[in-house]
Amino acid sequence: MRRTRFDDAPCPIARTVDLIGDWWTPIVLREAFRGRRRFDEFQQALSLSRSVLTQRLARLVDEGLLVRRLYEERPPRHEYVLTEKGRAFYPVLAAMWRWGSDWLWEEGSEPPVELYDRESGRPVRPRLVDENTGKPIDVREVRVGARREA
Amino acid sequence: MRRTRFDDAPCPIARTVDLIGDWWTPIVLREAFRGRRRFDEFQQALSLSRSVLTQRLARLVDEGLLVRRLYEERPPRHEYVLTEKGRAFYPVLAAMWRWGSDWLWEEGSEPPVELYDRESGRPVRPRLVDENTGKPIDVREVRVGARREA
DNA sequence: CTCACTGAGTTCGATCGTCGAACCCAATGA
DNA sequence: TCATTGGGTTCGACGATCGAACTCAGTGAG
Repeated sequence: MRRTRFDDAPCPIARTVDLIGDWWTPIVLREAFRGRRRFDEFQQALSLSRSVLTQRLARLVDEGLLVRRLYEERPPRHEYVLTEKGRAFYPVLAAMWRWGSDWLWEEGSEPPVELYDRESGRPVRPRLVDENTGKPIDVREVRVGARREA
Repeated sequence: MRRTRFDDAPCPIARTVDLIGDWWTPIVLREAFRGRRRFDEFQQALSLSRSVLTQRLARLVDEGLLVRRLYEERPPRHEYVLTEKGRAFYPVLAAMWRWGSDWLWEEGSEPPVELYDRESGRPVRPRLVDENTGKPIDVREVRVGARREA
């Protein structure tokens, strides 16, 4: 049986999951944010099979998160660079980073990978707030719905 | 070949992806945040196969995002309820929601599912900021590293 | 007492996705 | 001429996902 698709679901979460809901795609994106661009850079950094990497990059290019760009004529060499849409995805990874580092580490085994402000060098702790009010988003204070009811 | 596991990777993103990096787990969590608790509630809402739902719920219970609780003695009935760890996952879904609604919708076809503040009824737009400074997180201003270098 | 029904799963076989290894090809450099 | 490198594609084995069918305990109707 084929995988159930969510790409036309009415829910933005479902559509997003359809796109990145596998084990490699988010990691490939993470590497893109780290500045990797070339096929072999990705492949060596992640040690995933070439066929899977090819598929993931193609999907990301297809969906407009990456562009495949010729950066050398002879011999022809390509690189995969984040688009605006791709860069906009960063908060999702940052939210995962935050949750993972808060909840998936045993005491005493600090996560070796952290985020720092490039300028100040100080650690950055991503947190989700409401853009309008600036207040942190608490599950119990948010309602999901098709439209405002009252 | 077995799927490559990331659950002991040094990167919080990788570990998080190992846990929720499939198509159903994030959607099951979304439904949990919507207040679903019983097996059949999930199954009917998502129309996924029972076997997959069983596996997903078991994994989420295993990892401590949900608890399986007896809420009725005779006949014995169970429900799956979010734990603190599970509730803490909300920002990841909210970030996906935001990105999906910003980037995966054509003009003119508004996402029918939105987020509202329970009290004010006003729409909520999740945004990621640095907890320390309150500044929005921009990719180019954040560096990933094992430890601070200077 | 029997039958149908419900909640909560497990089992089954088919199909799809993932994996590493091997192969391919063009351009370059020794 | 031959090996190497970048950037893939092809292949076959195996693991994951699917819907459908089955299970089992309790319950309520007749």
